Amino acid sequence: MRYFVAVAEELHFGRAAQRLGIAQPPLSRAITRFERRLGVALLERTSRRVSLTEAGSVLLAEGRAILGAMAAAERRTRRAATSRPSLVLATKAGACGDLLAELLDAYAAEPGAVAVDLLLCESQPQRELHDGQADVALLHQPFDSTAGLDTEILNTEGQIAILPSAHPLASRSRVRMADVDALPDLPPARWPHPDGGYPDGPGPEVHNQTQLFQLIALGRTTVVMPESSSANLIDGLTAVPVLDAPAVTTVIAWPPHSRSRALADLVRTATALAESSVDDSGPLRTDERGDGQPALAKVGSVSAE
Amino acid sequence: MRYFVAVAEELHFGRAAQRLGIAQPPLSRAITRFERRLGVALLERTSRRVSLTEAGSVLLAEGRAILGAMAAAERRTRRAATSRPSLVLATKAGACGDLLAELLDAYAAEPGAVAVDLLLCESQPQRELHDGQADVALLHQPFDSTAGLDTEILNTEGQIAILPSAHPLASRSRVRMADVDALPDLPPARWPHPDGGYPDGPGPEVHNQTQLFQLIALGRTTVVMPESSSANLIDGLTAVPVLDAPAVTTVIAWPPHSRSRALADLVRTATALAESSVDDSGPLRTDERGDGQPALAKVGSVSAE
DNA sequence: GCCGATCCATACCCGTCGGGTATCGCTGCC
DNA sequence: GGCAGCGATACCCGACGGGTATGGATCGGC
Repeated sequence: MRYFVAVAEELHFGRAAQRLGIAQPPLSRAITRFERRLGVALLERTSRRVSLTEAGSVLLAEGRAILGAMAAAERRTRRAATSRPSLVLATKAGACGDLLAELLDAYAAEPGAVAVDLLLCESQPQRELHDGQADVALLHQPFDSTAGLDTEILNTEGQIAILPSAHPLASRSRVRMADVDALPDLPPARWPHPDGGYPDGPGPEVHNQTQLFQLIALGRTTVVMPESSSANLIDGLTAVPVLDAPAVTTVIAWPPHSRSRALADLVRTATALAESSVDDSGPLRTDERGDGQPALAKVGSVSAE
Repeated sequence: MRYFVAVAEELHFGRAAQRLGIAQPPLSRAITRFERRLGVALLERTSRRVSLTEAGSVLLAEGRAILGAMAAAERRTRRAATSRPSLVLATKAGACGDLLAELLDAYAAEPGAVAVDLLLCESQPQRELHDGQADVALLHQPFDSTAGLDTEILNTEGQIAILPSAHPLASRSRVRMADVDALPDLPPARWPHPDGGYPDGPGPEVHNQTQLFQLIALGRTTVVMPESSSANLIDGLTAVPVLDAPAVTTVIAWPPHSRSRALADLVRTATALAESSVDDSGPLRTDERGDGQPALAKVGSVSAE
């Protein structure tokens, strides 16, 4: 399977073999045997060109997921065996500072809490979740994909534009997406794709928040981001609410097969925290939750596997 | 990996070997090699008893998922290769009749629509999704687990109690959960667990809707279920709205790695249909759904173990 | 239009792994 | 203490995974 994914990605037996650290002929045979065992043609090969069949491209998508799951399983198993009990929480560096601090404090106060290690990624924290480097993550929809993960919503917030303080728009009390998009002097920054490449465009290439803020302060770009990320603005930057930007939802996410008690506690703590802050700000009453919870729990356990 | 999961589930090398169709000694060696390659002890074995280590139970959960994913990958690949392009849609038999009919009609009218085969399961349609028998499913939260699936919400409905027409409660215009729970003469029916066992309790054992309705008509049990499932009530049954039962959300769900054009079209059709019928039927706005639904999903999935 | 480069497939050889049977060693239980 | 049950070990065999050498087809360049 590893072999097939390598060939399907490279579309070249020689390069795939090199990537796998084996010679080309064994790879060729392995793929042939694999196809014969499945009874399905996965690759169309001429002596000059390799391409995927319909079935092959289906299997490529599935195979990538399987390989990721296997790597994840191995990492998690090894961690469960060697280290002290702990949870690894992944999130984007610089995002949701307050929420994270509150969550860690509240969870540490729980009975039976285990150590929580932080994994502050530059981007794509969900990737760490999929490949087993992390047990749980804070993600921001719609930016991060929650495909294949279990999630609980923690909160929803608006977005703000970060502008150089000297910029005309910075004095406005609020702006619209159209205002920000229509700034030829401040083209949007370009973040790397998961594969490491950058999209085309006039803006500067950035890969972390420090770079970004410095470039904004220098009048080279601007960005629209969740409110909470502006907690620690450096001098020379001004945040202006963007009225019609899509709302950003912070969710706590974990892989669907987790059965760990510690993870369940952390998730429960996080959702309780989120609900209590809703209580502060709105009319949700406790007894409504009290009515709803048992009924739901009952129904839930009927569907429990 | 298959071997390890078998042993971990049986906690007995002999039975596991039998289940796998091999002899016991090769299995023993395979597990030993597997542990050595991982560098992790997965099983504690005395000559009389086998038990899982912490790492072993982590790997069991992950391994089950991986094996399921592999079986699914194989099925989907084979289907992509041999049959005409088609989609398999799984749902519970008897549920969401109207919605399903509308969806099939609307999708069939799309340009580029492929054949949609139906898989009407007795329960657990999400299982067919995980193991590759189906490409897409209609699920009902919080009954069905959407763990590891991508979903879009289609609609939300209340629940009704199905009662024998002769029962005193059947003449009420509405009831509460407490009314239904407090009926010693109509104990709730017991559905089989995924493993085939039944929970304890006084109610009759059932495994499909026909049985259930007949037992209700005979005055042996009752059930609380989504409104739309009552479209085709047999004689002798009466449906009464249950005011405080948790709302049931119908979602369309698919495995997160699908990249098929046909599936994307079907999902788009379904969500478009859902939004247009929401517009028709009242003031429920999209952002309210976004706020309200997750609370239900949350409690349901936390209680699912 | 032919030659050479490229690239996948085949042929052949070797070591390890997965399968089997026979048997040993340990542990409860009667 | 004997016996039954169960996992581990010993030993053997065929198949698979790895390597090198080479063939056959196709595309590009002169």
